[in-house]
Amino acid sequence: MDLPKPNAAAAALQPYLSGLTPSQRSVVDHRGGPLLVNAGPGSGKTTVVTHRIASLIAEGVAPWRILGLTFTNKAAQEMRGRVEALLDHAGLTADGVLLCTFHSFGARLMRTLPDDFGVPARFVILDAADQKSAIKQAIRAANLDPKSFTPASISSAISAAKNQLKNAEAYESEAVDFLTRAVAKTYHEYESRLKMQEAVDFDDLLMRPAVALRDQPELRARLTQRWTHLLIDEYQDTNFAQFLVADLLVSEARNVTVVGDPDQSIYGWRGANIGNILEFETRYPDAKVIPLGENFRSTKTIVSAADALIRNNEQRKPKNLVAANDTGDRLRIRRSEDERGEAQDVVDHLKQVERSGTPWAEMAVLYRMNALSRVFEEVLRRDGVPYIVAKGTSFFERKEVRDAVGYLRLLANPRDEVALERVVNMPPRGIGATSWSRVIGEARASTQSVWEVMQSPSRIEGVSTRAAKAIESFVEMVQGWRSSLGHTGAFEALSRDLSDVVQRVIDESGLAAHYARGGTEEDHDRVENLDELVSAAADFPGVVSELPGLAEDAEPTLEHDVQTLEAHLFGWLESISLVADSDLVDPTRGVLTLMSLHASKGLEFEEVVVAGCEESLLPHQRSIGDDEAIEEERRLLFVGMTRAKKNLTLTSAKSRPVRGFRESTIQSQFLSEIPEELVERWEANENASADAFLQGSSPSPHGGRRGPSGRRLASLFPVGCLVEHEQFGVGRVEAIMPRPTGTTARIDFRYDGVKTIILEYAKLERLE
DNA sequence: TCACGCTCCCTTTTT
DNA sequence: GGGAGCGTGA
Repeated sequence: MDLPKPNAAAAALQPYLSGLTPSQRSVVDHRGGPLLVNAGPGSGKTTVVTHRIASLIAEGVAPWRILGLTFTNKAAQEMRGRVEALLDHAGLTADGVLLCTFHSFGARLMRTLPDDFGVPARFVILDAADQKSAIKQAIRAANLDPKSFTPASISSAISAAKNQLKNAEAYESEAVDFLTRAVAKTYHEYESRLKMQEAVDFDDLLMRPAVALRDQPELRARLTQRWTHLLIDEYQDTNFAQFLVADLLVSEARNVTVVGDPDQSIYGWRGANIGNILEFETRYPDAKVIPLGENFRSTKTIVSAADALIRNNEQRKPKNLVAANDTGDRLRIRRSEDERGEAQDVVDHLKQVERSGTPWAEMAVLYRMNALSRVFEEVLRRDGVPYIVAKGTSFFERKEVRDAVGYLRLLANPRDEVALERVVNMPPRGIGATSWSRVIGEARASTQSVWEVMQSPSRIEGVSTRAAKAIESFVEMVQGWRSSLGHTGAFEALSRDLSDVVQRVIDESGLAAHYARGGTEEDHDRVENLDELVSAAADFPGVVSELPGLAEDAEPTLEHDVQTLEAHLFGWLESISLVADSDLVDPTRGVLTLMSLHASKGLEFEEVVVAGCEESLLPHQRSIGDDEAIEEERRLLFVGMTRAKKNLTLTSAKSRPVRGFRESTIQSQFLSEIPEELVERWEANENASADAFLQGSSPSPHGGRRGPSGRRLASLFPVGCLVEHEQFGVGRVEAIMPRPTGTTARIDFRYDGVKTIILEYAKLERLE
């Protein structure tokens, strides 16, 4: 079948392997049996994984037999790109290699074999907000006091149960006290709601595959034959369900490679089990273990500082971090007057760095809590610095976008009650709370779904003729949209059709008109966001949501770029619900990145600032007093510090508002764990403003220098016009998209191809 | 039925 | 500081 046969392709790969260190090389060359790669930060983890995959393929392993699992789409994409590039040099193709996130792997398995996994064929994935509202409904249905049972606490209890593969019945059988019994009751209600709505949550995407693989030998046999080589990234952050999926998938071929770093385990709070990586050798006694400790990313100073910090953790296997690079500059530890001063000092510093030649895309500001982005955003906007807040879902969390997506979900699956309830009277169309509760009541009393009940509204008791009419025309409208979903096409055409559908939904539902009527700045933004949603649909490249070749042990057909518009819509909705924060980091946009420390894992930047290094922020309040939690906080800072290639700044503010009141802060205990000879400290002087101290000038005036507005810019560069960019040369404007971060233009450059550029920042000139 | 305004409550990190 | 839920007036 897949007999390794040294051949010309393998030989062609040799030059690319010779650049590796002996340890890296041994990861690539290992054959047969489990392999654990203990990879410190910057040790070339992605390089060894991608070279290993390429090398397997060059040796004759069929690409479609290789499965690589990651935690973010970005990581998966990056790996795919690098594997393709490597194989290209050897005249081979990577087509068929499956590189995706754990969650999307689960979703695709279930999409392909819904019966085996016990889910409806057209299930939708609940996002965090939907899940919260489903939990709320369940709490109400379970007759619990919503004051003593918060959705957050119940939902994390259910999530923990699912991580342990306990369904509602199993959970209930173990529930002994008042609290766990209340959770059990809610769990039951929650599950029946999911079932009724043909929905699954994030945890189901991991739990169901694990359970099915465990309990169905026949299914397990099929899948273990399909994938003979498994590679897992960030293994330190896998939970029990993920461990089991991986463990069962490799139960036959046993070709599993896991890569991770226990010092970068930062998801314990959501069920990640650091024991998976620490006890890998116990689970697989024949495992080969290869440490990769040499750091090729950061300066010696940064590595020494991070090493000194992490040595304070007691629950840890000691290891030596060694830097291959130069010593570099000392870490800058800055203590500003308040949170505004901190943001201003950081921005002033970064502007200086930019002037001396580092592009914005190579800089990042990291923080423990997303709330910290606010003050940075204000200062950045005022100073005209291009930036992006890497919070994957933030665009899709806006009310108007959620409404529009609600309509789309409804048309993908009219049994999606969360979506239905959200949009049924948005914009207001005369189906108010009273009528709606009658509809719900009718559905609950019968065995019908809410959507079915809505088919004949006049039959519902207590619904006025007027409301019945409104319901009728609502149903008709949704049916009308649904009738256009049947046709098939190639991905490119489908994306065009999809954006037409989105446009139609926004127009015909009355959403666009509703906001256009408003006339305030906010309403205007909402209309722009709806426009952007249409562009996003058009930009969706399309995915094959079903995995080929699961049914039989044969080479799967891989040509699958034709499907129905409905499948395309499902694919898009799925991709929306599975975006990760770090997926938004895109160096080609040329902007500064703001993000949480958690989201920064796996990324790297020349210049990094970790802001808010204060007690009760980092470490966070909720971890103080809990030694294990403090160690996870320390690992979090370790992750942040090791993102930096050249320069690292750790900042804090002497005072910061907490719950509306300004409080004095204490510098993070972690800062005192960094050796003094590696740092250079500066503290704000009460008498001199930080700006004056750093710049020798007065602070820039508030609200000063603003360029032309986004709308004006858009009219200056109409679609189709020829423009010249100082770096990319001549190009033609393909699309103008208003975005929260600036007016974005897609431009097809004569020599550099299609680029996305923000008009506010790009020096663009119109030709002709 | 709907919009607006008031009050009260919470407050980490994410796929 | 902000969001959700509730009450009131149109």
